[in-house]
Amino acid sequence: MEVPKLNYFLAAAQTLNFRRAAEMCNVAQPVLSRQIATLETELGVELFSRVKKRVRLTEAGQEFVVFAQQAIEKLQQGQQAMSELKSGERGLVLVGSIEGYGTEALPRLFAGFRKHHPDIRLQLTIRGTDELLQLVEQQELDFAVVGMTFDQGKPPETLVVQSVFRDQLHVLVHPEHPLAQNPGEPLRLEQLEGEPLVLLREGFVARRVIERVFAQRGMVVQPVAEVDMMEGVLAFVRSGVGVTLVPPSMIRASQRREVVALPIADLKEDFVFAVVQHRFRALSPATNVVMRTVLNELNEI
Amino acid sequence: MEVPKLNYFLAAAQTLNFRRAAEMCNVAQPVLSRQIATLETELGVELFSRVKKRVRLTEAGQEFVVFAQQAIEKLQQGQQAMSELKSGERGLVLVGSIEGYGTEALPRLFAGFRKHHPDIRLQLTIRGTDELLQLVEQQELDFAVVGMTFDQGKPPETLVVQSVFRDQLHVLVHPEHPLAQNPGEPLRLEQLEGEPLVLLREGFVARRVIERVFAQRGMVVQPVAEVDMMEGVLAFVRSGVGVTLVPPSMIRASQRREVVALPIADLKEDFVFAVVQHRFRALSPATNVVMRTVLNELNEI
DNA sequence: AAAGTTGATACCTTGAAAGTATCAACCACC
DNA sequence: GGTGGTTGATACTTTCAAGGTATCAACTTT
Repeated sequence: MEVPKLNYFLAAAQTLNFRRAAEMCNVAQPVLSRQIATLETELGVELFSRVKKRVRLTEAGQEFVVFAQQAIEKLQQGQQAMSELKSGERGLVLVGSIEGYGTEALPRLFAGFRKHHPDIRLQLTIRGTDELLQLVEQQELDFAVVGMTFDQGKPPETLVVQSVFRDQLHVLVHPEHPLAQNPGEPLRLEQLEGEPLVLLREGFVARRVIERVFAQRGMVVQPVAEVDMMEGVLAFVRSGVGVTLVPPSMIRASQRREVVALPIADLKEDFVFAVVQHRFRALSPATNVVMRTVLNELNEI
Repeated sequence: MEVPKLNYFLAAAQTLNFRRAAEMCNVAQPVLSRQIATLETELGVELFSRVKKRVRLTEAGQEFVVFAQQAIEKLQQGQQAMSELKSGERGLVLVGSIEGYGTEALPRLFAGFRKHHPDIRLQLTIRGTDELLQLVEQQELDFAVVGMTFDQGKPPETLVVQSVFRDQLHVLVHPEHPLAQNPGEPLRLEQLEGEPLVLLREGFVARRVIERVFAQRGMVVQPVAEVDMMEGVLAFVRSGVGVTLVPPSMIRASQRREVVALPIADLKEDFVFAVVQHRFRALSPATNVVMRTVLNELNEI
């Protein structure tokens, strides 16, 4: 029960002429005769009635045509599916991301991306950086967008950092906040002394960056509110509870009008993104397409 | 894209262990490794990720499992179907029959037959003997039950008469007909002299038999009514228009009460059935089953 | 560190599939 | 009623891929 045999049989069933069927299959005629004969032996049934060199399908032959066609069709569909996966026009991509990027920039990016790649599906996992690194290492993710501080130790050998991007930390304040009255004019970090702070909780990379920036200036971080979702932090700022520090790329467009982002004049330290992947994981073509798009977009920040 | 390769792949996909998969397929392990590798080459896609000797299905592999399974399932269904046809438990049988037998005895027979062979289908063609012989010769029928007279020429070389059965012609009369008043007592053919006759039309074998029987006795056949269906002839008899001659096996059970069948004492000549088939046509197992049943039943007449 | 896995590779053997040459039967056409 | 021309089947040879054995390198477990 080999696939070529089935094709020979189908060709013969279609033409009812072994010679033409043979050249249709690009083989010599005796090949067809013999292969069909062995197929008949395997099935224990005559597929053709050859009376006086006149070939006709038997009842068994008529029935078997259907099964053979369906089987071969399934295989062709399989090949087609593989070819789509191979070309990268279709596929499932497992992406991880920290919150800001994953909840704002990435969905926007993907919306445009779908127009050119309608059959690429995305499975997005939004976690903290540490957990993302674990997931990439366990190969549960194809790649992840994580936050990084340069002081943290080298990543494990199995991980490879694809590329690194920086985004300036900005101060976010309520539109009627005194600091918002000179919009566009950079402020110095010391001006935040005494301002009520709303920050992400300990454990987030963004928080670590802020802690470090403050520590370098001998300032103490004592937030009046801590949340474990960017969305929650912004809600506090919108309500006028306090101010926060954040890379603006992580803010939703509509929120840009509800809060004011002020650049910081004396800030050398950046918030750092990185795209990480597993060193030994073979990335699918679809994954490559997505990753390249993500890298391109990050470069434009 | 050979079927064995697909089976190797499925075994490996199931066990995720090439060694166990190999022994499941009764081949050496290197065979599996290589065959799966070539399958991957053919598809242009990695089906398994072999990281640190740990085998896992890739996305492509997961997708292809489905297609491979369905393809193989279709082939197995095909084999199953062929095996049913081969064993004779299923199949379509093309039977021809002359009217009486085909409209009465054969349906009755088939009703009982279906209990033991529920998957054998019957395609019944009811025609006159001459047309049936043609159809069998053209191999449009697997076999046919025909009427025969011994005087007609030998059948063509391509036809073979399976078996021959005789049935006594009886006289059929209305229950209140004078001849019906001595039921069971055989009458002589001469008593029909002057009786109005209702017969099948010229061209039917039954008619030929009757013509000959009458001619041998110097009697003239001058029917008051001629029909080309047995059913019509009987209707005339039921209405008291006249009498007819017929083999009783051809009468429907309910009609046995509406008309009276009288044996004929001095009748040497019989009505003769024959089962004919094509000499070179390979009969399907299902056909054999049906034909054997028909022959058995005819023997019991 | 040692023993036992695992999948991959190298090399050889074998068998089935493909090719060539030819045949016998059939059909159609003078 | 021969006579090409066609059909599918058969005999024989060639070839190539599937299968087997031996072995390896990498990893896991004890």
